[in-house]
Order: sequence, then structure tokens, then C-alpha cells
Amino acid sequence: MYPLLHVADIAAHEGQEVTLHGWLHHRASKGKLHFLKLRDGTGIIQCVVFKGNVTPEVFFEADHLPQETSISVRGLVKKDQRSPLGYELDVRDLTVIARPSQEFPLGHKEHGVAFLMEQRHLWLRSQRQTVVLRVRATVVKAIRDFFDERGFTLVDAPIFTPAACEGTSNLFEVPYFDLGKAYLTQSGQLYMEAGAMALGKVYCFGPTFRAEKSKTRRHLTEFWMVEPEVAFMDLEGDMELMEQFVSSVVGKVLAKHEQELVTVLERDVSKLKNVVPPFPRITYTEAVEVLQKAGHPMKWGDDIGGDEETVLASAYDRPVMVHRYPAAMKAFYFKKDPKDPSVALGCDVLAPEGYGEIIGGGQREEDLATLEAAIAHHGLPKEAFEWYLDLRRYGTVPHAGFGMGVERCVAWVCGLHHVRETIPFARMMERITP
RNA sequence: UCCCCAGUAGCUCAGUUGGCAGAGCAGGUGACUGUUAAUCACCGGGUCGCAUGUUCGAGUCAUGCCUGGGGAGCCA
Repeated sequence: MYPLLHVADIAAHEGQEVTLHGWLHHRASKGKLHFLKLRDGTGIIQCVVFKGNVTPEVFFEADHLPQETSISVRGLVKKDQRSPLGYELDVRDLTVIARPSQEFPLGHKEHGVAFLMEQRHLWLRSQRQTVVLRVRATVVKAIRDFFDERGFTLVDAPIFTPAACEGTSNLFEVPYFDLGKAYLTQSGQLYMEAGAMALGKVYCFGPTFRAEKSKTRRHLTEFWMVEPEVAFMDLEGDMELMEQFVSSVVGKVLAKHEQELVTVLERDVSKLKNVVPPFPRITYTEAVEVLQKAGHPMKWGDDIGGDEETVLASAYDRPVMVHRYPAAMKAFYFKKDPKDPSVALGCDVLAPEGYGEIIGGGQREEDLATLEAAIAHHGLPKEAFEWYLDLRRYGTVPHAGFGMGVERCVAWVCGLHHVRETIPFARMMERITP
């Protein structure tokens, strides 16, 4: 058994008698007619049951079905301006596949966040969540298409790693046979550098784990990240790649989902339509001056916190690129600016509207001796990075890359308050079920 | 790890100086030929997060704990 027809394709069947399979999303009754909203995953269609068009048994049952009853409905496809879909089904027969054994926990009224997250497996059936998940799927495809179309090769990074890429804190530890401990990856970057030396332009795309005890709307312990890495690319090239990438992803989401973003998520898409290159660029030093003038008590060398990010980003109508952070704030592998070694050749992309950092990246240090000194300076065990240092021993070249968090990107594009809605089953500090 | 907030019906919440446990929605029964979170009538629904204490009496006050939410640090 496989449904021959889905709600999304109903327009092509106007005037025909069809059978649809799905779940009862909502029911309302008015005397001699009942209104059933049928949800099949591709859309929602209103099915109208007139008393005269069906048997008395079907008419009675149609008014006594609980929400989320699985049903198949046979009826005539009719055009109707009163329907948001443009069509409704004039019902001739209705078969119950399975009646819920208990009342469906999620009504059509408001619910609290904790309750919704406990019912996440059922919450996914809501129209809002299905739109968000479809946008996520489009973002994922747009990411892959962007790199595939530009000659990048997908190189999968390992999930078990022997040590931290950027230090040992914030890592999930797992036992690993006789070898002691392994850690869940928090970045595929070092492996992508190896990939770039082999294939030139590469990217990895997969889950990433951070044991940060962060309880904020921007954090998950398990999230998806795409990390391109390119040989013979400097920071300027990296920043051009970032802005082309972000605008491409946003453009593809708009092309496919503008209607849903507006009607279901109430997203102001005019703000997304501004997202075209070139993005504004300011140095960290300039950013500090801007923030100081805006009255933020910070000095050069301080981190740009969440509030500061929002102030900075709100000055522009598209994502802003902040580059050349103090070298001391950045990981050991960042290349320092030859013109000013106090700053690193790194760049963060801050999304507008308070969504914060969606991309972090930069140019890597390609010189062996400089990198060895940086590892020592950061107090990292050199043995763990011998394979990484080999990349500098055998034909090292300038290279750069970045990482983008999928969930923060989807939250921004959808205009969501919290990243937990952008992933099917969120993993957070205080929540691992369902 | 730290700071702030919340926990009362299936859900969202109200509950006055400490004095009989409440509403809306959801659910059930019925009315209604155009509902979009329909409307109307009636009905059922409680370990007030847990524990201890104060008190004649605690949903309400105190202490501790648990759970969740928001934020800081850190980060995508």
C-alpha cells in the first residue's frame, strides 16, 4: 500500500474523485455538515462532510473522531476560495484506520516550552514544526549544492576523536576499548585541513558535540556544522566565500519557502531579501570603537558578548563580517596578521536581528615553526598534533576555511526565538528525551 | 560553575492580610448547512512539584531538595 495522491498535489485533480490518507488535524461541526482537516505531511486539506452525501453511520462517525485519528477519505476535489489551500474535498466516504487510544496531548491552544519539548515527537506534527523542518532540509540541501557546484569534495570527518581540536574542555568523553578515552568531535576542521591538502577544496557536514554547560537559546550539545576548507585561499578569499555561501543558502530558502515563512512562521522576509553580497566588513578594533561610542564599557581585548553582537549587527541590513580579532582570543591554528601580529586572520559572520554568530573561520597558520610555537604557547600536547604538523612538513600552503552552525542559520532564516525548534530532536544540557 | 524566574485540573493560568480548590481551553453529551483556535447548553475532571517546620488552620509563610525555563561565562 502506498498513497497514490498527496494533499500537495491536489490541484491537478480538480473535479475528480480521489482518496487521501492522513491524520485528523482538526474537526468542527455545524449541524448537517462537519469540517475535517486532513493532514498528510505534505499539506492540510479541509474535507467537508454533508449529511446527504454519506451514510448515516459515516456522518455520525465524522463528528466523533478525536484529533490525530488516522483516516482515509474518499471525495470530490473542489475549488473553493474560502480554503487557504484553494481546494477542499467533498467527502463521499471515510474509513478509520486507527483511533487514538488516548486523547492527543497537544491541542490547538498555546502550550509551554517544557511541555512541548517533552512531547517533541508529537509536536513535530504541528504545521509550524513541519515548516521549520522543511526549511532545515532545504538549508541542508542548499549547503551541499553550494559546495558541490563549486568543485568541493565532501570529506567526512570522524566523530570519535583522540583529543580536542581546540583544547580538552567542553568535550564529551567516551570509553574506547584498550585505548582509554575517546571524545566526540567538536569540529572536523583539522581533518579538513588534511583533506584540503589532498583534494584542494573540501567540506565536511555532520553532527558536532559540545559539552558546554550553556543554557541559552543559541546552544545545543549536539548540533550540525558544515566546515569548508580550501588550499591556496587567504582570509580575503575566505570572506568572499562566506558571503556568497550565506546569501546562496538564504536565497534558496526564499525561493522555495517564502509563502510558508510568511503565513505560518510570520517571518518578515524583506529582511532576508537584503542578504546579498557584499556584506559589510569591520575589524574587531573598529567594532570595539563603535561599541565604545554606543556606550558599552569594553576595551580592546574583551570578548564581544551577545548584547554587543546585537548592537553591532543592528547597524546593518545584512550579515556583518567582523575580522582580525585579538590573536589571544583565538585558537592556536589561526594565522596572525603579518601587518599586525597582535590580531589573527579570523572572521566571524554575525547574523542580523540579534541572531548572533552563525559563522566562525579564518586563515590557518601554514608555517611549521610558528605553529609549533603556538601549540606550546597554548599548553597543548605536541604529540597529539604530530599528524597535523605533518601537513606543514610536506608541501605546506596558505589555506583557510570556516564553520557554520546549521541550527543558528535555520533559527535566523525562520525567525525563531530558540535553536531547539530547528533540529528534530534537540539535545540540551537538561534534556535528552525524547 | 554562577545569577534570576517558575512549578495549582490533560494544557494555559488566576487564587486578596494564612480561612470551603477556581476560570478558559481540551474531553463527554446534545443543538446548529460554511467552520478556520466556531458558537451555545449541560456534564465529568485536583497527591496545589517533594519533604520538613511555624500555626487552631498552609496553594499562600520559612528552610531544604527536585524539575524546568531564561541568562552569564564559552561558543556555531
